[in-house]
Amino acid sequence: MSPDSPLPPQYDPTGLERELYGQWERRGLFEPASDHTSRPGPPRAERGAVQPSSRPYVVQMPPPNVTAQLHMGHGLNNTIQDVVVRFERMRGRDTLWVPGTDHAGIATQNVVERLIAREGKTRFELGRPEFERRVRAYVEETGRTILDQLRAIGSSCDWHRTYFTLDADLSRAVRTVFVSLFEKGLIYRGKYIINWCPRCLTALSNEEVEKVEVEGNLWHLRYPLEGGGHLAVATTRPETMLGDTGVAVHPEDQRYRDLAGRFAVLPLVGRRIPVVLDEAVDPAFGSGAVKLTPAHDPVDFEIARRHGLEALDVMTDDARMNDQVPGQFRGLDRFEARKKVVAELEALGVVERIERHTHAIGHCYRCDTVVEPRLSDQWFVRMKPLAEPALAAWREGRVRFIPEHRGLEYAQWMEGIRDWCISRQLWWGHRIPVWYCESPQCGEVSVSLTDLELCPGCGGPVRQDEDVLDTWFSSQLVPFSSLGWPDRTRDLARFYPGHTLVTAPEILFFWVARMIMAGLESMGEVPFSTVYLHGTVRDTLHRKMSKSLANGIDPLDVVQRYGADALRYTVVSGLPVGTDLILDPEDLEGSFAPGRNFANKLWNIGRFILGNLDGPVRPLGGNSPTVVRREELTLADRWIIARCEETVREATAGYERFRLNDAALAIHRFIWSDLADWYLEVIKPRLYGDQPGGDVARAVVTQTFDAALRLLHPVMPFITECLWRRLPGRTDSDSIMVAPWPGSDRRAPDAAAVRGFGALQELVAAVRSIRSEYGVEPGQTVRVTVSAPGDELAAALGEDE
RNA sequence: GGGCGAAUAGCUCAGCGGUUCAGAGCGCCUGCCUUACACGCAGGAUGUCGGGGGUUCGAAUCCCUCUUCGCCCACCA
Repeated sequence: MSPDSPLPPQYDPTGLERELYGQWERRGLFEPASDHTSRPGPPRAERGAVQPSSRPYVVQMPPPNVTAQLHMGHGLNNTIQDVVVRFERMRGRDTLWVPGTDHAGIATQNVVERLIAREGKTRFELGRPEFERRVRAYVEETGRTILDQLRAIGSSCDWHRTYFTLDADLSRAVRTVFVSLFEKGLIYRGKYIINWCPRCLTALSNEEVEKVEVEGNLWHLRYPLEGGGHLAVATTRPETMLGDTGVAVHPEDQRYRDLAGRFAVLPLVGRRIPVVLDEAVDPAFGSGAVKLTPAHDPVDFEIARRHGLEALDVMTDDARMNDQVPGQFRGLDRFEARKKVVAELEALGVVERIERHTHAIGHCYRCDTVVEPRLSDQWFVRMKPLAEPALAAWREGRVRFIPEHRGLEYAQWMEGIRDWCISRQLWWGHRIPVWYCESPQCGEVSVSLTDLELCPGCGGPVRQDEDVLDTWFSSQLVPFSSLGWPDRTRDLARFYPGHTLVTAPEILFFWVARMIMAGLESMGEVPFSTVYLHGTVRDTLHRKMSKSLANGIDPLDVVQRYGADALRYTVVSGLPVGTDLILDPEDLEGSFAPGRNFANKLWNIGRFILGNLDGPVRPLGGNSPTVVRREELTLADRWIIARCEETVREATAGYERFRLNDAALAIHRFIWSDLADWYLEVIKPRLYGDQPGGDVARAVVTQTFDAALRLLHPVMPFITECLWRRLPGRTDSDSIMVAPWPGSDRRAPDAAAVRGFGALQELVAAVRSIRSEYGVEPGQTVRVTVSAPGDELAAALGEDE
C-alpha cells in the first residue's frame, strides 16, 4: 500500500491489520527500546522518540492457559493491557510486556484425558510417560494458537521473551523456590483434611473450591446411648455417619452435662463411640450435639484430634463407600449411599425429623463436582509468614488496587489466610522435588534442586514423590522467573519490579495475591505497584459468557467482520472502571458497529484532509519565517486548537488513571463532533479557495489531525497508523507507535477561543433550526441580529446561507 | 453470618464532595444519497436521578433509613 494510492470511500481493515502488525513486529517495535540501543548493529531510526535512558514500564500479562481458545475475556484483558503499553511507549517509557502460556495443570490434564477417552482409553492405561508425551504434543499446538490470537487483536507484546510455565528455566525457578521454602520450614508435609475432587482424583486448595449455596436437608438422627436413653445429632450428610467415631457437645450445655464419658452406639454399624465435650460445638445449632466424622470434616477432625479419636476414611478416591462400612453400602456412590442410609435409619425409627436447610457446598472449580473433604497426606505452604509482608505492602501503598475497594478483599483474605495445599495427584505439572529413600532403615526424605538417583543419606535407591505442584505455584513466580531468575540476569535488573497488572478479579487470590507474596519472598519487592481489576464480559441477561451457555462472542470473528480496531474501541469505550462489559451475542452489529463506524469516520476525515492538502502546509510552531502567526488564525482555528489541547489533557489523564473509557470517549467527541462536524465544515470555503487563509487552515487541520491520531493510537492502533503515515512528510517507514505523545507543551487551552467558538456554534445551530422550522431555502436571506463578528458567522454557516 | 459495591432516559453508563447537572453512546422519531463518510448529515422525543426522611438559600450530588440487585469471604454440623 503506497501513500499515494487513492483511498476508497470505505475503510477495509482486512489484510491491512495483519500487514501493519507484521511490520511492527519485524521492526522490533514491540521490544523494549533499550534492547536495541544495547545490541550491536545499526541504530533504529524509527525509534527516535524513545530515549535509551528512559524509565522502564512493565506490564505483567496473565498467561492464558495453554489449551485456551481466545474468548472475549482474553480480548478485553489484553486490549486494556495493550492500550496502556502503547500509551506509555509513546510517552517514551522503555516498555516491556512479556507474553506466555500457563501449563494449567488440572485444566489441561482434563482436556487431554477427554481426548484419549474418545479412543476408549484412560491415562492409567497409557502410563505416565506416554500420557505426558501426549499432553506435550497437544499443548504445542494449542499454545501457538492462543498466542497467534493475541496478535490478531493487536497486542504489542515482546514475542522474543515468550515463556511457558513448564519451560526448563521456569522449572528451575520453581524448584529453587520449593527448596528455599522447605529449608525455611515454610513447606511441610502432613495428614490433614483437604478438599478432594473425586472426579479429577486430586487434592485442591481452598481457593480451588467454589462454594455454592444449596437448599438441602438437615437430618436429626437419634443415636442410642449405652445404658439407656439417646442423643439426637443433626447432619446434612447422613452417609458420613458410617465413619463416625464420636459425638461432641458443648461443655457448658446443661442438657448434656452428664453425658461426658458415656458412649453412644452407632446405628447400622454398631460401633461404640464416645461422647466428648468440646468448645467448638455451637449449642444453639441443631440439637446441640455433633456427630464426629474426623476423616470427612475439618471441624470434626480438629475436635477428634483434641480428644484422641480415630479418623475413619469411609470412601474411595472416587467417593464411593469403601470396605470400612457395612456390606450393603460398599461400592455405593456417596449420594446413593446417602439415600440408602436415610432409608435404613428411617426403618430403624431413628430419624427424628428432617428440616430444610440452606448451606454452602464446595465444588471443584474445574469440573464442578462436589468436593469431598478428606483426610490425606499432602504438601503445604505455611502462609502466615508470607502474608504479613504482602499485607504490609498494601497498607503502605506499595501496591494499590483499582478499583480501590478490591484492596479490602485482598487484605481480608491475607488476614484470614490458611495454609496452601500445593500437591496435586496429577501427571501434568512440576513434579515435586522430593525423593524418598527406599530403604526402610534409612527412610530419608530429600528435597533437591537436581534430580536424585541415590539417597544422600545411605546411598540406596530413592523414588521421587509422585505428585505435581499446583499450577499456581509456578505462575506465582512469573514476574521474575520469566525474566531469568534465579540467575541474576540483565532483564531482571532492568525490569523487576514491574508496574502494572491488568486482570480479572476471579484470580485475585489464585494468582495476584500469591505473586505479591512470592515477589516479596524471593525478590524482596512487590512485582508490580498497580493492580487493575476489570469487569467480566456478560450477555444482555448479565450472564457470564461461557461455553456451556453458548452465549459467547468469538473475538476473532469480530476482528474478521469489523476489524481489531472496532473490537478494541467497543471494549475500551464500554468498560468504565468497576463495571462489567455487557455485549449481545445475538447482535454483533449493535455491539461493534460503533467502533467500525468510528474507524470509517476517521478514514474519511483522513481522505478529506489528505485530498485538500495541495499547496504548501506551513508549520505552526518554530522560528521559520513561513510559520503561521497567531494573528492569522481565525476564531475557528483557535477554537479547534484549544479543543485539541483540552482533549490531550483529558485523554492523558484518562489513560493515566485507567479510565480508558473516559479517554476513548473524549477523543471520539473531539474527532467526530468537533473536528469533523464543525471544523472541517467551517474551513471548506478556505480550503476550496473561496475564502483566504487556506494555507493556515491546512496547517491547523494537519496538526490537529496528527495529534488526534496519536491520542487514539493506543485504542485503535491500526487505522491510526495507516492514516498517520500518509500525513505530509511521513513515509511507510515511520510509525505512530513511537511518535511522541501530544501535549509536551503544557499550555492551557485558549479559553476565550473555546468559549468564543462554542457561542458561535450555538448561534449557528439556532440559525439552522430557524431555517428548518420556517422552511427557509438555502440562498434565501435570513436576517439575524447578532453581537458577534458577522464574518465569523458567515464563514461558519457557509457561503450560501 | 461477616465485608464491600451499585440503583440516573428503552439499554449500557458519565455526572469526581452543592455554581452551565439533568448528559453521552446505542435504540427510537422526522427530514435529507449536500462532490470525505448513508458505517453518513441536519434536527427531534424520552428521566419526580430506587422509596422515605434530614442538613442547606439551593441536593443525582452530603447524612440517616428502607427496598432491590451484585461481588468477595465464611468449619453452624
